[in-house]
Amino acid sequence: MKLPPLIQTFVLHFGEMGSRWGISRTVGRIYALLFLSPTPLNADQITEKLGFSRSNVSMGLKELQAWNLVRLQHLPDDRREYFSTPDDIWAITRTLAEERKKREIDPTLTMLREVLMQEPGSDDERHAQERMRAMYEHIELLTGWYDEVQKLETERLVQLLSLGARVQKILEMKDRLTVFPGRKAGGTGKTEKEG
Amino acid sequence: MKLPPLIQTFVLHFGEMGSRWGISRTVGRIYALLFLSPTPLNADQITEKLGFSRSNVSMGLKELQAWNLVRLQHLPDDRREYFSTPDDIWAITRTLAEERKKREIDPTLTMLREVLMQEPGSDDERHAQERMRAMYEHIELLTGWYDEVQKLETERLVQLLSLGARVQKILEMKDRLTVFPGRKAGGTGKTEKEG
DNA sequence: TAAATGTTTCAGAAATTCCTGAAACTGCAG
DNA sequence: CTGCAGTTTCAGGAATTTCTGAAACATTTA
Repeated sequence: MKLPPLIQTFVLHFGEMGSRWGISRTVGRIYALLFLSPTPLNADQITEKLGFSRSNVSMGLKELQAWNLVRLQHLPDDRREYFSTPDDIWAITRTLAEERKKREIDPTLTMLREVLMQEPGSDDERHAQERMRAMYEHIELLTGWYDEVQKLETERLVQLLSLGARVQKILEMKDRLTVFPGRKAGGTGKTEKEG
Repeated sequence: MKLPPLIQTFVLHFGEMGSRWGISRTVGRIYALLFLSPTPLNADQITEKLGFSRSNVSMGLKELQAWNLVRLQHLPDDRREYFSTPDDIWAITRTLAEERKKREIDPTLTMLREVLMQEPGSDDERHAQERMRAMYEHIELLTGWYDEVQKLETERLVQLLSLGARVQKILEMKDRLTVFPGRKAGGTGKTEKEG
């Protein structure tokens, strides 16, 4: 593996972090290489640059495709497949979030739904179910919000993120002013200040 | 391992998912068991219920402590250590987010800072650095927002999440009304409508 | 001090995951 | 059809991670 030092550092780091991100070392390195590459690369070029076996690269690319993290394209007069990552880093983040949710959260929601249907057979089970229900509702709240945010245009999303702590001010404002006609102010009913 | 079926399903699931969440099967199961347990448990009780070796349980508990995911307490007239998970599921989420950020993101930010300091030695490296800078700034924006949100009281956070899609309306409103005195409306300068 | 009780460490076994090379497969051109 | 360029599969070896049992360590009680 001979790469310019700057690029090598990045590629190796992605390889090492891979395991913490739910991908293998190979896949991490391939992704990193593609992310930095100014042009799309084919499997042989990746093999050459990273020094993995050809089949390993093939499998890695397959996995990256399953994650929707790489784009496959063909160049004119060349039968080989070329891979690249999207330029738009927001698109990448959205994909990543979506796929991680699919792998790390959805299965748990499914399991919880099933378990919550069953009849508890003891006090311990009854208590366990209460805990599970709390977890289920909590995750639903989080993912529901996530779904909404995922729908926002990137520009709005940047705006939201740039807002940072000022979010709180806006929330307070909403509390007091009851901004939206057609929707009850309702909320928790607590109108007294607390902070 | 003999547990009531409901509880067993949950515990096994957490064990299986563990690998996707960056913990081991043992650690996942221990956590799940503690999460559902109505009372704190000591290491021997966990060993007994899960059928792991005593030392494995000990290591698992150590790791959960490193993650700040369990609370250690002593019962009167009992020298053994008892473990439990916090009742407040929001506190759990905050801890989890904090620890995952520490493990999955911070090291990458550090690496990027270092690599961005270096002088590119070729056009490829120059291009790579541009990509890395984009990534760095993107992550900074996300984590900056995260830091702010992490500071919010739980009640505000719930409010924010319950807002869902209506976030967009608030953002639009802010755009038009220039709500905050003492802060320039500024922003992108784009005042024309686009959507 | 010794005994009792509880916790941690750690070398190696067991299990899992990752990676390779060889072979099989695919589609195309002559 | 045959030959070729490219891709995929897969059995098994390599590397890594997880788990165990035994021993070491720590703290309290007598």
